[in-house]
Amino acid sequence: MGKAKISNAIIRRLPRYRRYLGHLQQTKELTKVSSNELSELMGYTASQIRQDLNTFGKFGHQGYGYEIKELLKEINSILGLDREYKTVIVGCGHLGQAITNYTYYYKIGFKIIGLFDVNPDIVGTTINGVKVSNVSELKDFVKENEVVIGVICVNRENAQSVADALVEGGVKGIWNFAPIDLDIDKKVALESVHLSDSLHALTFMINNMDE
Amino acid sequence: MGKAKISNAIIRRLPRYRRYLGHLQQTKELTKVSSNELSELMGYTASQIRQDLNTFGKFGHQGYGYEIKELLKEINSILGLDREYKTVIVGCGHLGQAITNYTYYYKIGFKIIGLFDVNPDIVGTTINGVKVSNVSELKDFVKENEVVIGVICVNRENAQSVADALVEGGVKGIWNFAPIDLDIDKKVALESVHLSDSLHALTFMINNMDE
DNA sequence: TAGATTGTTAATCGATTAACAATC
DNA sequence: TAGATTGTTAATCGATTAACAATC
Repeated sequence: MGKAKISNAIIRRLPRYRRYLGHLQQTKELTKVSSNELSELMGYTASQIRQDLNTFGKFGHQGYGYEIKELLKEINSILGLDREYKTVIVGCGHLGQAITNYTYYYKIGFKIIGLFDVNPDIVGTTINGVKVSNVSELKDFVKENEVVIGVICVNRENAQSVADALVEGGVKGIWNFAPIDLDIDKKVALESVHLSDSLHALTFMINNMDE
Repeated sequence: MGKAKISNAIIRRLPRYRRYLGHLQQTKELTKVSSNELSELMGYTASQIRQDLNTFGKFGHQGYGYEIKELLKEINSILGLDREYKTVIVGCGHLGQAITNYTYYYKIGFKIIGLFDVNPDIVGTTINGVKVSNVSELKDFVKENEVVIGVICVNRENAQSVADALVEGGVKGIWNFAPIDLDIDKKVALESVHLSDSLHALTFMINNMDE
């Protein structure tokens, strides 16, 4: 018997809680926070914050609030950020390299163990100490090294075949940046960042402010 | 008297409708589509699709369906994609360059007229025919050239001050890639792409499939 | 203890889905 | 006309907010 399904809305708020708690801890050097204080800071109602957190457990202390360090640890655990993820990046253009650098910069648990491209000028070179291999080797590499996350930074036309190779290789999740809705085994987690959709939402908002 | 406020949920679905309609038109060479066909394709209910579209007007033909070309034109208009946006990109690292290339590749209406960075090695060079200027000139450039969109590709620490310069210069919208919730005049549209949040949602999903 | 703040139940609100009349 | 499919109203569902008892 599985737990009740967590709504997507909550999943999207969790990383944001994490971000604010981290900020409070580091910049403000606070050790405790109440749902009311978080509410003011983040723009959610205090009620929603308590509801969200209570979906996963009783992390607060009545009459006191939440111990930031403790709550952060719980959220990290909920998000699965207390483990390491072997990761490969497919497509080493600017976006692929941005992601590579990014995961280094904010490093927690994402270990890039392979880079892949089709461009013969790039294949064989080394980026941040990781060798760039040909995409033809992707599936076997994923299988042999038990890669958990595959990041797709190739163009729309090649995204689905890359996804297929990743899934066949056995990844548990795909982080997709190609502007296409991939069709993959639903046992594999899929998170797509549709930059064009995001940009078009922005233009909509620009043209519809204050109405 | 303004129109009824459009819910965020609908705004997020609009670009996706656009993507699928474009696909039907180009790849499948279809000219018409019904809400039922779109439903099967996109995974929304036919009812929701009709509700969504009717928020903006009566674009369909009873007993027939939707003329794809016509509907696409309407959606482009709703999203504000029937005009051009003078755009600047601040931060010319890999991410900034990826965005620059990206807007060239899928070009419709986003004209990059300025690039900005702080790194003296980059300032003065030219990327895709656009000169890279020092961030110190950002505000005046935005004002003089009536820039509409500012894209923030700098790190967390500098994002707020860049946003301030953009807003003071008079941009109408900000597309933010720094992992921080910017505090800006609410008359300016803000769309943030929080890559870390997206990645953390993925790890959550990886650890909670099928429960 | 009194005051504060959580955890949780109940009420409200908004978004999605179903149903069907309008009409091409 | 009959069949199909939209536009729109009504019903349902789920998420958010309010209220308050539990308790530190």
